Parts: sequence; structure tokens; C-alpha cells
Amino acid sequence: MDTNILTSDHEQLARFAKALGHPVRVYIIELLSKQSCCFSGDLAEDLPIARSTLSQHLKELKSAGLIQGSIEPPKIRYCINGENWELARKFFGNLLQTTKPCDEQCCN
Amino acid sequence: MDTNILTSDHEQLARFAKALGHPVRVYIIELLSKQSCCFSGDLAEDLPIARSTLSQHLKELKSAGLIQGSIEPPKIRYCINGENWELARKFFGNLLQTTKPCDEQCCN
DNA sequence: TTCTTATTTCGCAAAAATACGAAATATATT
DNA sequence: AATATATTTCGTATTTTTGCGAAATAAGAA
Repeated sequence: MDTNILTSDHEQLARFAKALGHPVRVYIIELLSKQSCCFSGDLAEDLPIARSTLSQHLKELKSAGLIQGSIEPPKIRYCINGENWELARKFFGNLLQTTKPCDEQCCN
Repeated sequence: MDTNILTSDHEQLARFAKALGHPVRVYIIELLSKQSCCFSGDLAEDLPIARSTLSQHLKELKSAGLIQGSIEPPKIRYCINGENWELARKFFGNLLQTTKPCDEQCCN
């Protein structure tokens, strides 16, 4: 039957993508991945959202496995989760690299 | 002030990511990008969802700009939207390539 | 014109995401 | 022990997403 058309890979990729599906979270990830290694809630000062809301976004990124945090009282330092980042990179890379553009015949 | 911390690029990337944030849509995009160029609702036969639901997913991918459809009565043929695909590729590429892994000091 | 096929839109319900402020937590400092 | 700081959890409201079946649409074939 059509049991396993949707693989766990599709689900994993969707999970990563979903986590990136909000501008604030894109911003956070961008910052963590390029600016420096780790970070904390100085984010709150930059972003036009309540701290509790930011916290939820961080939680989502964490539960998607894209970031991780370590306690450095009284702060919490966040950084990219290297392992899953590598995975995400691979998944997105695979998906995005294989492009067979539409021949003009087809979709105008 | 903090007016423009979130740029339209963040929003665009989030829009693309959000569109990919569901296993069914990942499957569709994967199929359209690698298998052949164009496609139609034979998807409905493969996927364990109602046709109306599939239609909604296609609509979302379309409104995110990732795919486009052309009418070939009585069918509709879908394919990747090359232009936006290129854009998405660039955006995701930028985000994913720049990885400065956490030094061990930081997050354990 | 009526029928068939492929697909979408509509109306609805259930679940999840987004956002906030207030209260809770945890840990250093006084 | 009391206070201050950084952050999260809780309770709540609003909006969006997901999913379905039934009805609507569009176009070719009989």
C-alpha cells in the first residue's frame, strides 16, 4: 500500500524547516551560526518581542535540535547544535541541489 | 531603535522554510525537483491524504512561490518555480554554509 | 447537452502556533 | 536570609494550520 511514502527523512527535514519557519527564529539561527559561536538572551534587547515569547522560540529551536543551551548563571548561553546542524545541512543540501528546471514545453 | 532587525530576507527565508515545514510538502518538492520536471495530482494516489488536503498543500507551496502549475485539461501540471527556487537555494545556502562550530569551552 | 474526469473551493472542526504579562525558578550577591 | 538578575513556565487569547467530505468548477468526450 502507500504506507511508507513519507519517510522519516521527510519528517526530519520538515521538522528542521518548520523550526526555521518564523523570521525571529531565522534571525536567531543566522546570528548563532555566523556572528560568533554562542549567545544568550541579549537577543531580547535586539528583538521587538516579549522575553517570554523569545523564550518560546528558543525552546522550539531547541526541541527541533538546532540549538542547545548551557547554563552560566545567571545567564543561559545558546549555540548551534553542531551534530544536527550538519544533518540539516545535508538534508537541505540534497533537496536544493537537485534541480531539473522545467523545460519550456511544460510549465510556462 | 530595533525597527529593522528583522529584514525582508529573514521573512522571505522564513516563508520558504515554513512552506517546507510539512512532510507532505517536503515529499512533493523532492519529487518535483528530482524525479522529473513536471507533475500533476498522481500525487493523490501516492499520498495517504484526501485530495482536498493535497490541494491545500499545493496551494501553500504555490503561494510561497516554490511551485507553479499549468492547466492541461483536465489535469494540472505542477513544477518547481525556477526563479524562486534559485532564490531559496541561495538563502538556505547562505544560512547553512556559515557554521562556526561551538568551541568546547562554551556549550558542552 | 449530458456525462466523466481532475481538481479546487467551501464549511467545518480540531489541533497547533504565536504572543503577552504575571508568576515561578535558579543562582549569585549583599 | 533577603535581594537582584536572567530566564522560563503558566494561563490565556487570538490566529493559523491541518484535515476531511461535500459541493462547485472547468473542460473534453459521448
